Formats: sequence, C-alpha cells, structure tokens
Amino acid sequence: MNYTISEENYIKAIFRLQRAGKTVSTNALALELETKPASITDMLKKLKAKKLVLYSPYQGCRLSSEGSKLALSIVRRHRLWEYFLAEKLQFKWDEVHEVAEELEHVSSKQLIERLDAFLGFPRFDPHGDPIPDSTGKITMPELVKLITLRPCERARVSGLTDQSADMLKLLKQRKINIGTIVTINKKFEFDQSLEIEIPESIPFIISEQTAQNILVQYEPES
Amino acid sequence: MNYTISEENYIKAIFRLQRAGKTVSTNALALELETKPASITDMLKKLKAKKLVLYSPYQGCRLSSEGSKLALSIVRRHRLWEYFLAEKLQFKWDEVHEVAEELEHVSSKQLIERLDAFLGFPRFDPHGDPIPDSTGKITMPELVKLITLRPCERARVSGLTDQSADMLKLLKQRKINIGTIVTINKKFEFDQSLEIEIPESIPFIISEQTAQNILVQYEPES
DNA sequence: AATAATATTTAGATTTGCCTAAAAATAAAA
DNA sequence: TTTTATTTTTAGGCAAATCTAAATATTATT
Ligand SMILES: [Mn+2]
Ligand SMILES: [Mn+2]
Ligand SMILES: [Mn+2]
Ligand SMILES: [Mn+2]
Repeated sequence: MNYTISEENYIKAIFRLQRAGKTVSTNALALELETKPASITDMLKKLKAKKLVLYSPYQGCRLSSEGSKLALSIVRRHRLWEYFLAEKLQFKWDEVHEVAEELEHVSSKQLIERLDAFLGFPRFDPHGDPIPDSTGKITMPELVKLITLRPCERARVSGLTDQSADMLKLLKQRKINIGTIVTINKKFEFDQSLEIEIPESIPFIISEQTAQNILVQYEPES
Repeated sequence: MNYTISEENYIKAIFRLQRAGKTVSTNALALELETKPASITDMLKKLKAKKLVLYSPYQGCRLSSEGSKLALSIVRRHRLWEYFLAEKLQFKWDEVHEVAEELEHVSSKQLIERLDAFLGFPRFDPHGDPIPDSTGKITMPELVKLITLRPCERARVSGLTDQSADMLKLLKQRKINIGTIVTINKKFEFDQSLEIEIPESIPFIISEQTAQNILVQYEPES
C-alpha cells in the first residue's frame, strides 16, 4: 500500500515513456531516470514482485492496472502541488516542477483531497497539463469541447466536431480559426451561452451549439 | 548542506530531548526514535563526522551550533506546515502533526519563505508552540509580554513583571488573574494601547504600560 | 573496593538502491 | 546465415540505515 520515493519515481517514469500500450525498454528508462541499465533491471524485478509492472526479461516493461492507478495518483499530487506553488505562493511556471518533485511523495490521501478542495478543484497545472481527479480520471486535453471550459480559462482552437458549411461560415465571420486563442469571459447558465474574447477584438457571445462544436486545447497563462 | 530524512529526524529528536545544555543519552534517543541503541551509536558517529553533534563514546551527545541551526530550521518547517494544514486545509489540531512529519523534509528554502509569507508570518503553530523565524530566532512562549501579541491572538495570563500593589489593584478591578484567557481585539498604534476581551465581560482597553507588565503564554484556538 | 546491574559500543548481518565489469541475449549488418 | 553491434541481464560490491548478539564501560549496591 505504501511505496518508496524510488519506486514512485520509477512508476512515474514508465508512465511518461509508455505510449499506446507499447512496451518501455530498459535503456530508455535508464536514460529517463539518469541511472544505469543494471539498476533498472534490479528495480523492475522488485516492481514486478509487487505487481506494479508487467515485465519479462529482454521484453521491456509496462504498467499493470495497479501500476497505472499509482502513476495517476502521483501525477495528481505533482500537478496539484505545481498549481498551489504557482497560484498561492507566486512561483513562476518554470520554478514549480523541482519543488513539486519532492512534495509529490508526501502520501497522505487526506492532504491531497483537502488541497484539491482548497485550490478549487483546478483541472490544469501551470504548464497546461490536466490534473487527474481523485478517482484517477484524466481529461486528455487534445479533445476538449469549448463548452466545458470555465470563466477565465484560455484555450487554443484545434478542431471541429461538425464541419458543415454553415458552421464554417459562422466561424469565419467571428474570425475564429484553428490556432486562435480564446478566453472565456462569462458563462450564462440559462442557455449555456458563452461570452468569449479573441485577440484584437471586443468580447462577443457564442451559443451553446457553437461551443459544443469547437474543440480546443487548454492553454496556460503566459 | 543537504541532509537525509533520517539525519533530520535524529537532529530533531536530540533538539527535543536536550534541555539546558545537558547531554542526551543514547538510550533516551533510542526510546524517542523507536529504534535500538546500537543504531543510535552508528548514527551519532556519522553526525559527529558531519559536525552536527558533539559526541564522545559513553558521554552522550548534544547539538553543535550548526546542529542547532539545522534543528531550528526543521522545527520551523514542521510548524509552518502544521499552521498551513490547520488554517488553510481545515485539519483538526490533532491531525496535523503526522502529515507535517513528512512535509518538513521538503527542503526548498524558497518554498518555506514563501509559505511563511502566504500564511502571514504566523508565530505559533496550532498547538501554541512558537515558530522560529527565517534566521532561527524563536520566541519562547513562557515569557511573552501581552504587548507583543497581535489582533485575534489568544493567550493565558501567566505572570507579571512588576508586582506592585497598584498593578495588582488595577488587574483585580479588570478581573484579570493568572490563568485568565485574553483575546486581543485591536491594537492602537498611536499609543500602543490594546482593546482586549476576557470571558464573560465586554471588551475594554488597557494601556501600553499595563500590557508591558503582563506576561502571557500563547493559547491555540480550541 | 568488589560485585552486580545498567548503559553503551562493537561485530557481524540484512535490506534497499545504486554501481562496474563481464556474460548472455537480441537485433542489425555483411 | 554468419558475424558484428547493441541491449539487457547477471555477478559481485558499496554505502546508508537498520537489526541481534556479544563485548565492554559506567554506575550503583553491597
Ligand atoms: Mn512538473
Ligand atoms: Mn506540470
Ligand atoms: Mn508537530
Ligand atoms: Mn506542533
């Protein structure tokens, strides 16, 4: 139930390197963790014994489902602390990572849940990376609908669900293109319409239907 | 310049047990740290090599001046985190210690200075223990003058500097006794007079001279 | 002062996480 | 398909922090 700092760092590194079910090589891990391949092999045996990774000699490794759960919870802690440091302690976005690397290993479950609440359940860290919720769910930022954003959040337009001519005409008139940075000013709960702002224009309103169709990627402050 | 968690815990334990320049015995330390005397001896040799403690075989140990400095800085981190947990994350006063035991080992100097500022430079932790400032200075709570307290702080009257008849008469009239819990409402910078409150009475003003004479001990919230 | 009781240190092991150097397996090239 | 290069594992060791059991020093008691 409780893991060492070293174990947590290995799990995090595997999580970072593991893309689309592919296996992670010993050498890649050694590089990532700035350690020697022999040390990786040693640790992989321990992590396998603890059922955190799937591993057979010479075949590389990947996280088990239990390992993935752990990885998400470490990422959650890391990003919540980064948010805290930037938002409450006035750290710059490039100063938060190092300190969060230490804070993330403080394991009290209660601490993290209360910190999350204190911060207002933020969904993105200062680098724009999504923060997993307490169940480990993570909103992948590539495919978020504009409608899901909240006031003050900024995002980059990166796709459309419905690409009909009418839709494109509307967006052209509003000067919204792929790559346009959009800031949410207000959200009107009555009809879910949004007041938004784009560079070099005055704020304007878009309907719920429009906001449902625009796919964006969250964009950090500066 | 950087110490392990174990080393920090030893230094803290010695600090806690060391009263008035007296030496700390190996057995006492073993008891405090829930470890065996043999382990203590091993570590004392290491700490001596690092010039954190003064130690000669069979004679017990005490902190060097460098060791004391380190101890104070660990205590500072511990108590600032306790304050944060109680004040910002709604932890109860009896829940903070365990979590602070972990947080205190996160060593970023900048983190602690900014946390201190964020919290408004608190001087007492949720148990009423004083928080060392960034230079390691600590206000021992047994002998604080009432005048040094700030608005909203509570304290227990525990002594008098000047015990003249006039002084005692004044205090009797105001119903202030040894043991009375006093809360500071306001401080008037003009003449340093204080508006204070004691149980079952309406608030009233006391002069700077009076407040200079009353010795109090800080009292935590509830 | 001699003996008994207690406290402390040493000797030798263990676990964790890392290392280097050598051996073995796998992948790439001829 | 051999040979060569690369990757990975094994073997053996080291430092930190702990332990148990045995030796030694200190303190207390006759
Ligand atoms: Mn980071
Ligand atoms: Mn980040
Ligand atoms: Mn505490
Ligand atoms: Mn405390």
